[in-house]
Amino acid sequence: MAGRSQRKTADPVTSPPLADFKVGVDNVIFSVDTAQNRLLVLLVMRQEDPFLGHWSFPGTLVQQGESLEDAAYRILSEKIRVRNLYLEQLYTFGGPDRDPREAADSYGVRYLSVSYFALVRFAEAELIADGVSGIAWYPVDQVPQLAFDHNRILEYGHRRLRNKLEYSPVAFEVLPELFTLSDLYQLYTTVLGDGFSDYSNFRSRLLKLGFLEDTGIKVSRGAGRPASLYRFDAEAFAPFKDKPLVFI
Amino acid sequence: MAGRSQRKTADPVTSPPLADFKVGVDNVIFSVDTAQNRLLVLLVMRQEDPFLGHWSFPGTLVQQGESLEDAAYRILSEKIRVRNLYLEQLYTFGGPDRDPREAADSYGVRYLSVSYFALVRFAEAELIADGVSGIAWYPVDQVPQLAFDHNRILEYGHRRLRNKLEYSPVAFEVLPELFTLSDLYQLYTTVLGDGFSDYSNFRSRLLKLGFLEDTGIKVSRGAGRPASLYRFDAEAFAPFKDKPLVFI
DNA sequence: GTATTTTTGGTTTTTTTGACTATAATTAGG
DNA sequence: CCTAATTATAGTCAAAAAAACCAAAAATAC
Repeated sequence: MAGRSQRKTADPVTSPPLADFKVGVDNVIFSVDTAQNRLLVLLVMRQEDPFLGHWSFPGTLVQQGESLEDAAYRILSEKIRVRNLYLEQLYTFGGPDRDPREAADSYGVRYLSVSYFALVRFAEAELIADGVSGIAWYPVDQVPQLAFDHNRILEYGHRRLRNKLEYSPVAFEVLPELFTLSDLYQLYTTVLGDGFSDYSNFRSRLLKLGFLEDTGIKVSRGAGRPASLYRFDAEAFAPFKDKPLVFI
Repeated sequence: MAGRSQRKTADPVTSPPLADFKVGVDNVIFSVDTAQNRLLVLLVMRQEDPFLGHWSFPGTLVQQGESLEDAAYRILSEKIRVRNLYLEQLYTFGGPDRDPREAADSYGVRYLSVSYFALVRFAEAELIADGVSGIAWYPVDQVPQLAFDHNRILEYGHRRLRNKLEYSPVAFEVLPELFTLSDLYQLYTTVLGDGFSDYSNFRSRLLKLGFLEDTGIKVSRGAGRPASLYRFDAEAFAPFKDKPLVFI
C-alpha cells in the first residue's frame, strides 16, 4: 500500500498509475519416447513458495540485462543437458491475480509470464537432478494439477505442437536422429489423432518427396518384419519449406 | 546505476538482481480498402518523448489491475470506433535496450511490449482524431520508419496475417459485410502473392463449399459485367473449422 | 512348423487440381 | 447508337493426387 502505488489517487489530471512488473519465463518442453510411444512434457517440483511442492514448468524470473530468450535458455540449461534444441516463444500470460505473490507484495507488483515452447530428443536429453529437486517427464495426458496457471499454459503448448506438426517438419526435432517410418507415423497419430491417411499411403507419399534418407539399418521391435531406420535430410527438405506438409 | 541494481556484485550467494519492468501493449491493426485494393495498417503520431513526432502503433502502458488484453482494447477504443473486431496476441518483445527510457531511467527499469494483432473492416472503422494527434491508415508497403522496434513488430504482424489468411477464414473479418468474389480473390493475391489457382478455379471451388451466400445484389465497378455481392455464413462454415482452407 | 505381426511394395478407383474455352452483362469511346 | 474492351460467370477436360485396397516379405510367438 505504500510508495509509488499510492499515486493512483494523488492527482486526477495525471495518468492513472502504471503497474510494476516482474517478468518470468516458463518453458513447455515436449519430447516423445518412441519405445513407449508417449508424448511427454518436462515438469519440475517447486522448491519455494508460492506453490512449494507443486509440479510446474521450469521457469525463472528475468534478470537485469538479460533478454527473455536468454532467460529461457538459462533455466533450460539448468534442468537439462541436450545436444539439439528447438525453442520459440509461445504466449504471454499477464493478467492480474495470476500469481499469489502479487497479493502478498505490498508494492502491488504484478507477475507476468512469457512462456516458451521447446522440443528435445528424449534419448539425448539428460535431466539434471540436483539434490532434492524433483524433475521428471510426464505423459501429457497424465499431467497433474500444476502451480500457477501452468495447466492453461500446457493447453497452449499442446495446441502449438499440433499446429506445428501439421505445418512444419518439427517432428524431426523430437524424434531420434534415426527413426522408423512407424515411429514417425505413430507420433503423428498420437498428437494429431488418426484422422489422416493410412500407414501405407503415408509411407509412399513421404518417400516420394525424397527428404528421408534410408540408412539401410534394420531394427526389429517385437514381432513383425524389421523396419528400416531413416534420417531426415534438411537440405533435401529445403524446397518444401514454407509449403504445406502434403504427407499427413 | 544507483540503488538495487548494484546488488548484482554484492553477494555471490544470493540470486542476481531481477529486472523491474513496465509493460506496454501495442496494436498492429490491419484493414483492407476494397475500392483501392490496398492492405492498410493503422499508425498514430507519438505525442510524447521518446520518439515524439514519429509514427508508431497505437500503444499504452499497462495500468494497475488491468489485464494485457484490457489494455489492448482500451488503447484501441481510444483511437478507433468499430462494430466488429478481431484481436489476438501477437508476440512479446522484451530484450534490454529496446526502449530509450531504459537508459534515461536511473532505476534501470526495462520496457517490455506485448503486441496484439487486430483486424477491422475499413468502412466500419471510424478513426478518432483528437486535436493535434495524427492518426492514419498506411498501405503496409509504404510504412515509414517507426518509433521503437515497431518496424520489426510490423514484420511479425504481416507474417501472422499471411498465415492466418491461409489457415483460417479471417479474410471475412477485414472484408466488408458484403463483398464480391473479386474482392476476396484480390485480398488473397495482394497478401499472399499470386501463387495459387486462377480466378475461375478459385470461384468454383469456393462456391461448391457452400458457406458463401449469394445476396443476388449486383454491383458495377467500372467496366465489365456487374458482380454479385456475397455474405460469409459462419454457421455453414462450421464443418470446415480446423481444416485447411482448400480454396486458395 | 505354423500362425501372427509388422514392414514393404504395389494396384485401382475416386477426387481434386490446373489449364482452358465460351458466354453474359456491363462500360468506354467514337 | 454501335462496336470494342472489360469483367463476371459457367463449364469442360486432361493430369495429378488422394484414398481405398491388396499381397508378399521377414521377422517373432507359441
